[in-house]
Amino acid sequence: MTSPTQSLKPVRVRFAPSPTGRLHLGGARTALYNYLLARQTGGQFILRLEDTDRKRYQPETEKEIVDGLHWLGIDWDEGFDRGGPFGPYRQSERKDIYLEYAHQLIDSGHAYFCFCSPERLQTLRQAQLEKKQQIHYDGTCRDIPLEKSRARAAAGERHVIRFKMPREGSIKVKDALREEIIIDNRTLDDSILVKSDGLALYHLAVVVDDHLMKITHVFRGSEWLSTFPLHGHIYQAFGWEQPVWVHPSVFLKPSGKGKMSKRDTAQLMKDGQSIFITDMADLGYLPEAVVNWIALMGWSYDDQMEFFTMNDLIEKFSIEKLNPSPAAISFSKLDHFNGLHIRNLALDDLTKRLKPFFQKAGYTVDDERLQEITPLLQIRLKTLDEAPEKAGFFFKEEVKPRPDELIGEKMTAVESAMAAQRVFEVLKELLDISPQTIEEPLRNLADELHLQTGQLFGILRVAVTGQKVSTPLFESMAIIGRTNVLKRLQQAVQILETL
RNA sequence: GCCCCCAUCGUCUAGGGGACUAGGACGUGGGCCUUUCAAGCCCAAAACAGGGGUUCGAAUCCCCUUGGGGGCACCA
Repeated sequence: MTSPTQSLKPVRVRFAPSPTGRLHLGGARTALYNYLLARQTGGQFILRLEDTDRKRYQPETEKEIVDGLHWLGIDWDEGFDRGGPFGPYRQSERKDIYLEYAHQLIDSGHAYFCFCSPERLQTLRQAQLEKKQQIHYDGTCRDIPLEKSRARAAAGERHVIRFKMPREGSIKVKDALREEIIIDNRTLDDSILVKSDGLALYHLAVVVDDHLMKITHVFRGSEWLSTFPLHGHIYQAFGWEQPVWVHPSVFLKPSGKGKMSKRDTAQLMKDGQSIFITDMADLGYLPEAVVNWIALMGWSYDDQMEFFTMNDLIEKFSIEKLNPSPAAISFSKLDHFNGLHIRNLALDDLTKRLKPFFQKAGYTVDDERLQEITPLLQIRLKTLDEAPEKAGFFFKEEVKPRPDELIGEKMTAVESAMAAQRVFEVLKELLDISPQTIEEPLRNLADELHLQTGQLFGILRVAVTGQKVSTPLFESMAIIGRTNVLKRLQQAVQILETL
């Protein structure tokens, strides 16, 4: 048996997206893992907005994040949209807090004012690149006496605040999924902590916020692994205790070659897929399936169980079973999970979720009829949006079968017309059309006509549903109703006779 | 170029020295069931990247190579 997470003490975790792009699979998974751990341990889940980059800020993505998470079934206890005891939860509103801590770092000799211009830095980088050196700040302002630099800053000289990275030694950081990472300090840079606009950069903001908000576990993508040692240094400089760090690996594109680029994403959407959470509903995916799917990309329970509801996940999730290697996205697996969860839905629930798809396809939906159709559809759907093409004929006044499809297997048009006519006569005698009442007479008819059941039922299927592939024939006929079935049969005979 | 991470079937993974002729799932092929399509059930093909160690014994531990991924901004 796999035991649930080690720390059964209530955790405080956060999902901290930046409002610069849409909520995608990777972000959703990070949010999910946070949420699962919080709910499992009875802790708190916080939604914080990392919006310190005012240039790339896209206001509309804030709503997308909230909507996407809600759609997945994830909720939170404190957040930028609802406040809480550790607010504000929007980093752009915490400017002064970061500044205060940045100055604390300057006072303790762990940071310094830097007056170098972006242009000079750019030139420097270029030169280092050409000489194939490490790209680092050259330390020009590092040793300006503090009184002097403080005076310059106070006088209004444009400046940033940099971390004063030790020039020797090394640092050890520990991620829950990996071995200890030991980094030589010389490979680390004097990173900027506060920009010249006075707003903190991620590195400072994240450390200060996580500490102030009493975060116990930090889940973030593995793209943060390279700046992880810097964060370790900042914690050390403050003398703060570090949270448990968890860096799940990035998602790779379906081919497994690199992570999704803008171009890949656009291509995917042309192919009717998406990595964006708020697109998934329209594509006919169930939030339950998406959750199940992303949970299993980088995490597993044991060597058998793969079907998980949110409650299952809350109960069984554990950090120890997280896998550090990158995973390629597989949409065929998503389809599979979606089918599984569709079949797991109660009928009236599925009916409710199906309705908008029929409406979007232009059908006027009769609720009662839809309720009858749902059971026939349930085992046949991979995605909800397939429903109209599979069962739209139920809502049509008339169907338009293709003449060539109306002809039975290995039969002529004349033979088919005759067979259809005979079916019509048989059914006309029946007052009630239900699977129980029509199956036997029709099988007998097939015998009498020396036809395979498949031949006869094939003609009938196309005549009645207008398509070669459909929901089960007898059940479908019962739903369509006697009058309409007879009418469509007559139409089929007419079509066949003109051939 | 420099730094870091990772490495089991095509894909997601189980595995943490002997229970491995390496298990499951998706996908693929075949079969059963069958009024079509599904669903369900059964079967099959399919992997420990390579090379060195350590050990009585290595998919599991160590090293190297290779491959893949991430990062090197007054972005996050």
